[in-house]
Amino acid sequence: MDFSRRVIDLVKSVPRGKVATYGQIARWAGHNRGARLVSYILHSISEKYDLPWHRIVNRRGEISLKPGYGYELQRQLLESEGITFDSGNAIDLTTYGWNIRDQFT
DNA sequence: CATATGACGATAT
DNA sequence: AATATCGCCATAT
Repeated sequence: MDFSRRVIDLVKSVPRGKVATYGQIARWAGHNRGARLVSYILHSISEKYDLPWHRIVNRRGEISLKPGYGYELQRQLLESEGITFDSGNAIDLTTYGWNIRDQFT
């Protein structure tokens, strides 16, 4: 569907060293509350489309995956891009959060 | 076709 | 503030 394609497109457009949230992606893709769809799409197709799925975190800037089920991998990938985690294992979205407008400015 | 599910998020309690 | 519940809607079964 279009939504899926848009999500894929948006995820691919997240610049290295930045992160986006499920909710943001969903909104940008046309669904105000389709965050769950984004998550579903990512875990189901990220491998096929070679998406930078690790740049997608929840609204607090935390990794939603459970330790042992991808958490460590995602964290490692993010850190390898220069993203740092605070004491609460969260990313400072004020610093690393990606604004869609960045692609227009 | 009906029901379940989900890397979430916003509201209600 | 912390927890529980509902909404959202494309896929899976």
